[in-house]
Amino acid sequence: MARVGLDTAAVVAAGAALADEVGFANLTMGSLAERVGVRTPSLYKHVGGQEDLNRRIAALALSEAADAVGGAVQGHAGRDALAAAARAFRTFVLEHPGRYAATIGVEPSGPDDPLSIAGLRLLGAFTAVLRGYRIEEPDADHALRMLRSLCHGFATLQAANGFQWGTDIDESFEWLIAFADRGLRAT
Amino acid sequence: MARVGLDTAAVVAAGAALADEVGFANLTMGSLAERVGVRTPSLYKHVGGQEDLNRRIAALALSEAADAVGGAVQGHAGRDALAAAARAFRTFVLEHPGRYAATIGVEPSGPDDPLSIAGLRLLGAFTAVLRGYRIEEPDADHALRMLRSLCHGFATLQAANGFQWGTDIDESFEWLIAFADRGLRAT
DNA sequence: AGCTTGAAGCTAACGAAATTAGCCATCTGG
DNA sequence: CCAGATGGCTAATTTCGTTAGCTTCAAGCT
Repeated sequence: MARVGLDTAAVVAAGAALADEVGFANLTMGSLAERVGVRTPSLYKHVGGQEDLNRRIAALALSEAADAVGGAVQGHAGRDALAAAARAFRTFVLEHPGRYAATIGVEPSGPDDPLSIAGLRLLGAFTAVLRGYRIEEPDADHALRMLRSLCHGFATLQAANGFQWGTDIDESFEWLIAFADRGLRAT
Repeated sequence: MARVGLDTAAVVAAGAALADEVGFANLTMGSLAERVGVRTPSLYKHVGGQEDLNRRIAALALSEAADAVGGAVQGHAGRDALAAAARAFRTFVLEHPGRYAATIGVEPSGPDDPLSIAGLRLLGAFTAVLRGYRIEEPDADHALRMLRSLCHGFATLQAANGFQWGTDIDESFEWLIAFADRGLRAT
């Protein structure tokens, strides 16, 4: 009964990695247990169950996304910041489709839920981008939601192969960044 | 063994309705069977299984969305058309969150898959909106993807309660429509 | 009318997955 | 060295999707 030395963070990290490999829908307690070298019921020592695991993976994903976007924005402003943030976000989603999928459809239970905190950090990173544009307060909220919708929509549609054949997708994304930049500068 | 007189369309329609009520993740073959007044295995006379059911619900949802958006655009052009299309799309997603969720993550098997056909009809409805703006060909594809990302992202984020705190969401959506309109006119 | 046939229902049974209960071994602190 | 907590295990339960194989109804043909 060799102790593996697991803890909650290790289980969640392995679950996120496995979700990226096999797809979030195919992440099962059994496959995760096998991955970490343990029998299925042992996972319940570290995680409350599948629902809890999903929430923790989602929180991890949002937190990592916030780091990626926040880091990319550092030292940039205006259009550069916007482009860096958008690219970092999309890259993150494309490289980690499984854990990002875990964030779709989870609702934070309250303001001190780690999920809420991670979500707010991600929003904060995008807010930093907007600071480079002159946007008065009533519009700032709307602009933030617009940015988030745009990035989330594009990334999830691409991750789901929602753009059929045809025109180059990277090119569309750069076009989209330019579009948003023009619009924000004109606001 | 009272014959219920089901057929494939009725099963799919009932599945879509049930998904809207209880959430796509909670749609089970058992609950659907109960809903239509039949034992679970009988569903397999009309539908290939859960995967097949999901694809059929997704195709239905895309087709209905295409009708809604296409109908809303009729007789409008330019900014009116854009606003009508965006509102119709969002209304559809908010009123039918379950069946719309079925469309996320399904991939058409080929060009004659009903899923592809319904998806193209929806794209066509948005293309009609863009026809009201002067957009040269290389940009039209990008603009279409931008529009789809924006609508999809906003609607799914709202359906998942992804917008925490604060400002009125309808107001944000109207702001977003105005933003897209300005940007498209300037393209 | 009676027979045939196919579609649409059913029960029974199986397999996969999540979860719970309860047991045992291993570390850690006194 | 022992005591308790911790982390692993096996066994059993439940729920769900799915398949197999039987039965009954409706419709068409002779």
